[in-house]
This record gives sequence, structure tokens and C-alpha cells, in this order.
Amino acid sequence: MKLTTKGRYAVMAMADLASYSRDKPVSLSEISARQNISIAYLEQLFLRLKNKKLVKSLRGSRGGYVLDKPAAEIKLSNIFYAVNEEIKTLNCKKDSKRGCNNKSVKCITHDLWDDLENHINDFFDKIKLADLTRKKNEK
Amino acid sequence: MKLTTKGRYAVMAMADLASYSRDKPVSLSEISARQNISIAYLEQLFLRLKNKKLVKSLRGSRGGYVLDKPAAEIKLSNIFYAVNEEIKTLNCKKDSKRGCNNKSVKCITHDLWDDLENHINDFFDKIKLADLTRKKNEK
DNA sequence: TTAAACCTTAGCAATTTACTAGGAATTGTA
DNA sequence: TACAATTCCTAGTAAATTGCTAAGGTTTAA
Repeated sequence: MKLTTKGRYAVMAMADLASYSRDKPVSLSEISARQNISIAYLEQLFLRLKNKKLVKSLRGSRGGYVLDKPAAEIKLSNIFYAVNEEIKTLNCKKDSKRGCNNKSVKCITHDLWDDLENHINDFFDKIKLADLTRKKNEK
Repeated sequence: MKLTTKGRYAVMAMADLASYSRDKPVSLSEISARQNISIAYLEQLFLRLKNKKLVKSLRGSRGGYVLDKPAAEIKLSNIFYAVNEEIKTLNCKKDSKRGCNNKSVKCITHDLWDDLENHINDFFDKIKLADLTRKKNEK
């Protein structure tokens, strides 16, 4: 069970954006340099973040990205969802009451995996982007 | 972020064992039939479960496996650890205070991933094998 | 006009996953 | 004693996923 770079980098990039775009847009090359993520890869992530209205882009020279809403209103779960970092603990359908493993009864541990999924999702729902930068500034 | 079959199947198989080995050892072919997991794959998992002393084997005809300790004393985290289902949220070293992403400073979100990892591990530490079978019998 | 940026799709190498194969060793039972 | 049922063990491998890179387009400030 491991986090993929998509989710990890997306959160890192958004945290970077939240820290550095106080007055001006931040370009991907800046984020790339600070976070050590290739520009091409960042482009892919920001495409999705923009589609989900988490960031706004400013094209052209001196362009870049800014947050599309206050950092306090962006949940980490929003970011994960945007870049398709899915939390999957089951191979059977999440809400199916039956039909796991091609059997007619729900698998023994079905509820367990559901619980775990909720547990992880709760974690990401509770934490806002603002919480990350605040934490950083406190140090 | 998803659970692999190793961890999922290992827990399912152990839950099956806990439910059905009251008086006699349970063979992998029985578990295979009930849980719909191939015998060859179960063999691999039980090799590790045995090495970590979570199950005991009885070889030969009519052989099989039994739990090596009461179901109430087996944590899910023990099972996960046995089959190498690792919870990994970082690519940098867990306890390193510096050095993420080839930089000299800790990455912004390092603590976040640590927290998530602990959050998930706590979940598996709290739940015992006995909790799963109890839940099942209540229904 | 030019350079710096974003935008978009395609593709691909490396790794990981989820198994399967094949055979050896052990032991209850007919 | 033969044999069938079982565990034990090591390799190998097809498919899927991951983590990128490539290439070229569009937009805009200076």
C-alpha cells in the first residue's frame, strides 16, 4: 500500500503554490526548481488541478498559476481527487452488498476494507492546504 | 494508493482460518475454495505467515494450518508485516530530518506523510483477528 | 518579434503485481 | 507398503501500473 507520486507531488506543488503566490503567479519552473519535480510532469498535474478549479492559470510570458480559492478552503482530498490518486482497498465494488470474489456472499473482510477507506479519506478531508503552510511557518 | 492482494488475501485467509479451525487444521484447498484464491498463491502467503509464527503447519495427509496464538492476540498489522504489505507514503527515508528530494531541507510535506502513515498503522494495530470473526458471527 | 510561459496528447521504459509452474518432502490411511 | 493429500520451496513470467519524457502547439508580456 503506497502513495503514488501523482498524489504526493500534487500536494507538494500546491503547498509550494500556497507559500509563494502571495502577490504574483508562480511558474512551474519555479516549483520544479524548489520541489525537484520535472516541469513536464508538473504540467500534467496542473492540467488536472485546473480542470477541477483548484488553480487558475495565467498564460503567456510572466504567467504561472495561482490558487483558485483560499488555501483554507482546499482540502487535501480535493487535490487527491483532482489528480486521480484513488484510495482503493477493495477489488470488489465499494457499496456492493454481495458479489465479492465471484461468490454470492459478501467477503468476510468487506466491511473492514470499507472502514479503512473511510479512515484514510477522513484524514485527507480534515486537512486543508492552509494547515500545511501554517505548520511550516511555525517552525 | 491501494492495497495489494498480498495484504488483502492474507487477512482474508487468516480470518477464514480463525473461523474454521476450531478443532482441526484447515487445508489450503479449503481456504482456496471458500475465499476463491489459488492454492499456489496461498502457499506463498502461508510460508511467510508461518515464518512470523502467526500460524502452525501440520504436514502430510489431513494436514493443514492452525493459528499459532489466539485470534484475540493477532493484530492485523502483524499479518500485514508478515506478508510484506508495507505502508509507504514517502520516498525519502521515514525518519530522516533532511534529505528529501535530494535537497538539503526536509520537504514541506514530510510530516504530513509521516502522520498519514501513523494514522493507517494505528488502524491496523487496533484491530485484532478476533474482531473480524466476532463481527461476522453477530450478523 | 521573441522568449517565457501554459496546453495537450502520445508514448514508453522500468518496476511491481499477481500470479503460475514444477517438483520435493512429509504423513495419515487403505 | 503404496498412494493420496498435503505442506514446502524456488523460479519464472504476463499484465498492469507507474513515473516519467517527447514533441509540438498556443498565448501573452515586454
